[in-house]
Amino acid sequence: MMATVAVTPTGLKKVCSQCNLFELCLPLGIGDSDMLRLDELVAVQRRIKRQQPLYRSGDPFEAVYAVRTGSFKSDILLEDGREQVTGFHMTGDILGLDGISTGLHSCNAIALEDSEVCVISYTKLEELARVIEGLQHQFHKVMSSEIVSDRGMMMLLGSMHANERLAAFLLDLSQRFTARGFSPTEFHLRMTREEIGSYLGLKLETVSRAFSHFQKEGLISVQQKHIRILDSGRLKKMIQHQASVC
Amino acid sequence: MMATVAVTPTGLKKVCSQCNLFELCLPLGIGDSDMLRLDELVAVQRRIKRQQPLYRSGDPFEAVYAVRTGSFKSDILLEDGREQVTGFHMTGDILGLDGISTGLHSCNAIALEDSEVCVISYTKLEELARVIEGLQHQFHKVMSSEIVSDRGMMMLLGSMHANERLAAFLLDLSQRFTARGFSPTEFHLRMTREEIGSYLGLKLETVSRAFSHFQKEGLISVQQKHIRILDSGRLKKMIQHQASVC
DNA sequence: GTGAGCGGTTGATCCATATCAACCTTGCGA
DNA sequence: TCGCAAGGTTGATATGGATCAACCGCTCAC
Repeated sequence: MMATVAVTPTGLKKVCSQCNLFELCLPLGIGDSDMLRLDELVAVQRRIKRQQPLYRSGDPFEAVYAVRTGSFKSDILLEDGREQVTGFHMTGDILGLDGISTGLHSCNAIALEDSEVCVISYTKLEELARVIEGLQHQFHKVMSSEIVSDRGMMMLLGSMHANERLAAFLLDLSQRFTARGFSPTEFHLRMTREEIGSYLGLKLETVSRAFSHFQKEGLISVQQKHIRILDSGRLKKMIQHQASVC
Repeated sequence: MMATVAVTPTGLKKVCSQCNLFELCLPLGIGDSDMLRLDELVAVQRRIKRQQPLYRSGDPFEAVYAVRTGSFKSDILLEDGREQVTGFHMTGDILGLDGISTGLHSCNAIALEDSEVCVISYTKLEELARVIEGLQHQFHKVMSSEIVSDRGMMMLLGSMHANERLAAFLLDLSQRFTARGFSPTEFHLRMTREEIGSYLGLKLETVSRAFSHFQKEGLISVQQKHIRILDSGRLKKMIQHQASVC
């Protein structure tokens, strides 16, 4: 039944129908019969070395990307050399949606570690979305989720204090790791304090102090990039008086 | 040729094919032959009184809305009574895209003045997007633009100072008024200082001081909600050392 | 094994914006 | 017409996080 899809020499080829990211990625909600057509859509995969760009701001937009392994950050470089990190992306996340609006990518996507992505031709995706209702809807959901989470970020940046921002960040990571079958309480950060700071609208020293503070309070234990969440209840309470983001 | 579309007793009925927002809204890039099918999609219009909600956080998502006249803010209410404004919307803007992801709206949309919207059934929109390629693409562009502008907001909130934020806000308004055929240099604000502050991650006093400061510097003239931009060049320069958002 | 460099922590000080407070202006209803 | 409430401005003070600076501890190349 899957014999039509060849495994490439690189061994990279992993089609949607046998991909373990199934329930996080675009194929969600697509029937078996349509799945084979998806496999055709996601024909190419790419490996990106740590610190290398998947795409850069200004690059022509041709495809969106699904993270298969590894992780990425999105950022915007400022003229004066500073950067604003606008997101961190892990397996199953879809990258590049910003490019649809102008036909050019509007940010950089940089690998935080050696990573692999599925390249999804945007032209083919639109074609297929016109035929497979489930794909169309799932694609819309992915874009909409991005809008919702960006709104959440605006709230964080617009109205939360440093400690609250870090608490929200850690809980968000925890939740995303959980969704991917990893431990909710113990994980490795792939990004530096400076990148976290940029993302949260804080300086790296402030991020570091917030980590130390949480550790002193017994909320988490920190060893370099290794984080263990000890009291998620209190972390949640820190941001509870905030958002009733339904 | 348009005789099939009746004008309702309320006189509200304005179909896409004769709507002057044509080049800002969903119909952009859709051929004449398909336009009549769009008219059918946008069958209902709604009037919303000033301060009234178009939808609320938690409401089931059934439609997206195109602003025909008036303006709206999107906000998230916090448990402690504070609000975070996540956007201002004017004619031609599409509201409600946040609801696709969960099937529930995740923010409130409140009219800033008496307004009218076109109600666009989401089910019908998806159906039609599968048939009309141009509609599909334009819809994707609208969502993608939202993502891009939210990213811009994250940069503003994460890395700009109060004066820079207000400059960016005024220039953004100016640009949007221009796109709608109004003066780029003279306009009325529909929102209060507090709403601007919430949107920009500042307190209302800080917004007020920034306005006064700009006026003293001869950058703008302010009289209550009436704004005149006197030196857009210097306003732009204020945020230039920032963003090279392609 | 050792030194250099990057990432991280911590302390001291500074500054932009929040906070608190007084007052002004405008519009509207009694 | 008056008075009141909501929105806006301005001043004085407080404070959270930025900035500047020193130092620590991995990691990696030689």
